[in-house]
Amino acid sequence: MGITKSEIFTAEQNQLAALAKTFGHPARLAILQHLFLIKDCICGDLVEEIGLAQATISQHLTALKNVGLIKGSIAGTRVCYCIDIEKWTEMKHIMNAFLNQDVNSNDCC
Amino acid sequence: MGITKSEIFTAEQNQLAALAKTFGHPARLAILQHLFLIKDCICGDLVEEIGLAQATISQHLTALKNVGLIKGSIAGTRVCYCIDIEKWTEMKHIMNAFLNQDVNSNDCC
DNA sequence: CATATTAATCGTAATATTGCAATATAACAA
DNA sequence: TTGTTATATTGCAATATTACGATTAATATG
Repeated sequence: MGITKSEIFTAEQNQLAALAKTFGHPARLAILQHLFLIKDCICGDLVEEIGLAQATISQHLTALKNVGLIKGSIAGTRVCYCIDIEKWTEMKHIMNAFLNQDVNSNDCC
Repeated sequence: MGITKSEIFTAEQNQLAALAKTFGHPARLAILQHLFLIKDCICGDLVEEIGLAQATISQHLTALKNVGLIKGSIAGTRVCYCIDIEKWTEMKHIMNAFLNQDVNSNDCC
């Protein structure tokens, strides 16, 4: 069907899945990495930086905005995006809680 | 198109995206969490544990196997799955390198 | 004003994902 | 062998995602 049965999972599982899904595309990783690299906001130079069409980049930016990891502000004809550090930190806590659940687990197969 | 232009991204970006994508479905998170919780391998009880059809669970297990996070061994009529701790640790390093790239970044928008 | 620039949105095509019923396969039990 | 159980695979339908050209809306600049 292509539709996830979210209702049978916990809110935490759905939230983590949504975050992970956002990281599940190399273009979005590239956007985030570029934002961290320049330590500033991007105002437009993303399309040439990453080799995708403007409409596609815009879509990926929307996906990142939807989970709250980036925020934007209008600067004339351009729109500037930057990481929302607060949300990024919050996301890290969620991810780490999941990644560090492996204490004392068995490798039994 | 639905097809990701992997060739324009680095191997690292594609690898991380593939891992994150695997975490991008609550059923797969639930499977992993269950595996950690029981600290053993699962031999069949997953279908009732998670509320999805057997064929669907099997598909999700295959996805987890494909990125190497779980491994299975045949035990009679059943197949036992457990976390591949070595691969899990490897994955954690990759994820952490990405998550911790935020040192000294600016919140400028 | 007219025209350029920038980014979002729309429409569309191609492909991927999710989910399940049905079927296949494999191992055991009687 | 026959039947039972457990898991994988196949085939299919519904929906999601990715990508891009075209268009639109907003702001600059001449």
